[in-house]
Amino acid sequence: MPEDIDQLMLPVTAPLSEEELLRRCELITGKTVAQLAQQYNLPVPADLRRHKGWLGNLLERILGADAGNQAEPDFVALGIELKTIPLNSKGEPKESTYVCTVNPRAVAETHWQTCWLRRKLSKVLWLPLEAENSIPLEERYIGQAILWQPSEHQETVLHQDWEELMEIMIAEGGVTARLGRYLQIRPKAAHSRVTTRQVGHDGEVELHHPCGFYLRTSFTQQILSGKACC
DNA sequence: TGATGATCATAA
DNA sequence: TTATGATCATCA
Repeated sequence: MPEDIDQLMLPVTAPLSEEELLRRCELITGKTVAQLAQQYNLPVPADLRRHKGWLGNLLERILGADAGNQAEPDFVALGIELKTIPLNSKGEPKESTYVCTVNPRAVAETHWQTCWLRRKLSKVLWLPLEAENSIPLEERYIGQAILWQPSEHQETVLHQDWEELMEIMIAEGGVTARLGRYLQIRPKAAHSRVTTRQVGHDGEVELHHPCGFYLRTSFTQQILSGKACC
């Protein structure tokens, strides 16, 4: 995160209720990135190429996410996770959405009911953003936030995807991004040379490329369209 | 064009 | 080093 964002003079206080959080979202809905940045006297990067997390971090600060740590959702008291979602010119999700890291060591002992992925997705505040590359970053608009919880069907599918992916992780030690209906596992690292090592019980050393869970665009689009909400 | 695999920046 | 925030870039 750029130092600039650290120096923000803002309502650093976390929202105390969902209503308060949504009210804060309304305040920024329909504004441009430049307006937000100007409001807090921040420079806007020319592009996100080398500042991929800039906007996400800025919005966290503006909305009062008491993040910074890993073991809790962005809004700890409310149990809500904040995710920005980039939209293309058609208003559809442009990219898949990163959820969390896959921990290969814990795969075998983790259960769906308790896994971090499920907790993170139990309640999410989606914040759509214009992300068409032809639009200068400064001129992109903030969309209407959606507070979402998975429907029964959505959770069922996520659960099934998760079980399937875990099974293959255990059996083969890795998976392809092609698996999963809503959920997929893809590389997630600074670069492809990054490996983590672990030693098996019989002394073999395995190298892994760090991976993360992602939500497919078809799934996030379903959320945005408001279809299976509530 | 969309999806897969790769990559960027920052913090603790 | 590994987590967070994601988007980039290439290939089919």
